[in-house]
Order: sequence, then C-alpha cells, then structure tokens
Amino acid sequence: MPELPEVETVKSGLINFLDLPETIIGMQKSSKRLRFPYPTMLKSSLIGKVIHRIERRAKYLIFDMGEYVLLSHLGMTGNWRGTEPFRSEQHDHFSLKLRSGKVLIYNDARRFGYLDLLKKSEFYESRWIQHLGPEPIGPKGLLAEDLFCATRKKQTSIKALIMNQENVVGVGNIYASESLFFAGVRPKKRAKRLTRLEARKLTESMAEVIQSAIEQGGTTIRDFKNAGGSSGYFQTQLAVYGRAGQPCHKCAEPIQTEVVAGRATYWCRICQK
DNA sequence: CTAAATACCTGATGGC
DNA sequence: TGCCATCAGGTATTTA
Repeated sequence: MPELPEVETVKSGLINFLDLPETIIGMQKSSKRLRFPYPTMLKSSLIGKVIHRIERRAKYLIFDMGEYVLLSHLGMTGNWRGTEPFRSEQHDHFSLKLRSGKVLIYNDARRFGYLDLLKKSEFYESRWIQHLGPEPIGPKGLLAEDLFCATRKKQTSIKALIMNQENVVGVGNIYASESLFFAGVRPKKRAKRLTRLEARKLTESMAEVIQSAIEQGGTTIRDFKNAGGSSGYFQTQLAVYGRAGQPCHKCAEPIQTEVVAGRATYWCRICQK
C-alpha cells in the first residue's frame, strides 16, 4: 500500500482526527507478531505518555512523545485509522486508547509492517533512520547533483537506484515507474549511463509526482484507505503504472511491462530512452 | 565491496 | 463451487 504520499495521507488523517496533545491510557496488541517482534515493555512504556505531534520521515510514521518516539512502518498493507468508539476489524493488530475516548488502530493484513519505540536522543542513529537518504520534496530535498553523483559507477538499473532508500526516500514501485516516465528515462537504463540533464529531469519528476500524489490523497491500487476510510485519487491519473498494453498518453504507443529490480515495471518505449 | 535473490505474510484474481 | 498458481504498493537479510 504505502509509499511516501500514502504515509503522508495517513499522517494528515490522524492529525485531523485527533486533538493533539493526546494522552495514552491503554494499549493492546494481537497475538500475532508483525515483521519484527514488538519492543519489550511496550505497554508500560506507552501508558501515560503524551502524543505531542505526528510526523513522517521517509515511509515512517512518527509519534512524538517528548523523550520517546513511536515509529511505525506500514510495510505493504499497513494502515492506521482512528475510531470513536472502538470498533475492531479483521487484521487489526495494535491499538492505542486515548484519554479523550478516541482509539488509534493499526491494521495490517500481510504483517510486513513493524513498530519500534526509540529514545528521541537515539532516533537519528537508529538502524531504521541512519541510512536514509534525502526526502524527494521540501527545503532539504534531494539535489539533482547529488542524485547524479549517486549514479556514478553504479551497475544497477536507475529504477533500483531511486527505490533504494539510501539514495532518496519514499519512492516505491508505483512512483518509480511514474517518475521515470515523466523524466523520459527507461527503468532498465544503467544508473551510470544517466546524464546530468537526465538526473535533473528525474529529480524534478520525482518531486512533482510525489507532491501531486500527496495533494490527491495518495494512490489506491488495491485497498489503501486514509484515516477517514476513503480512497486516494491519484490512481485515476497514473501515466504508466498498471497500464500494460494501453496507449501512452503522449504518443499512443502501447505501454510496456517487465519485471525490473524484482518488481512489475511499466514504461513507454518511445517516450523513454 | 556491489547487486540480485530470498524471506516474511494474507488475500485477490483468474484459469481449469 | 473448489483448487491451484500467480501477483500485490517494502525492505532487512542472505547469497552470489
């Protein structure tokens, strides 16, 4: 489900639902583990804590509780929703009961997601955060020259390179294909063959695609829902993803598909070189 | 060191 | 209706 825009949509939904700050008065988890075991002493660590802010870094959702932060990665099918009163659904795995009467629920059918509790002072050095590259958007966002440098001498495909979170964060399988289409670069192109101009176009395309998707409330291919329970709208304007055999919006050539970097990949053989 | 394959899960879909 | 194979938006870990 979630690449950067979907995580951002979940974040906005929760902030909108809550009236921060909110105090945690209860915590429940299902009998099944997520991708990694829950941190120890999670319950005693969370009860009484106050959620001051909810933020996002890369594809991580971050609950800022002052001295501690609760970090949540949504994996492939993870999602948070707010309910009042509590109403459980299939695949609910974790919930936080708040003093206001509201409840936050983490749902994850495939359980590829995970949670961790960190001291804020150890946040940047943590195993989850320390290797992350720049965001694709914003004041400290990826610079074209830095992307260009990252591509030098790299034998891997440009698609694999932009999906590698050490180079730029937040770009997953859908937005990788989309960004490469708007930059006019073939997904299978060797990273080291990228020109400065292509690096510049790709940097711009990633920022535009991600920003636009955030404004549309994310993409819904299968089952993504925002905190209010409604779907995203970005899928209605996907240029290539999932459009195998359909005409390119620019040149009408049928869209190609093939597995690249281990994932379904879509491109136009005329518009992308 | 790099790059690619594997593993972790459940559910939806399509062919027979 | 059932059964089986395939695919699904991520990424840490293992293998080559």
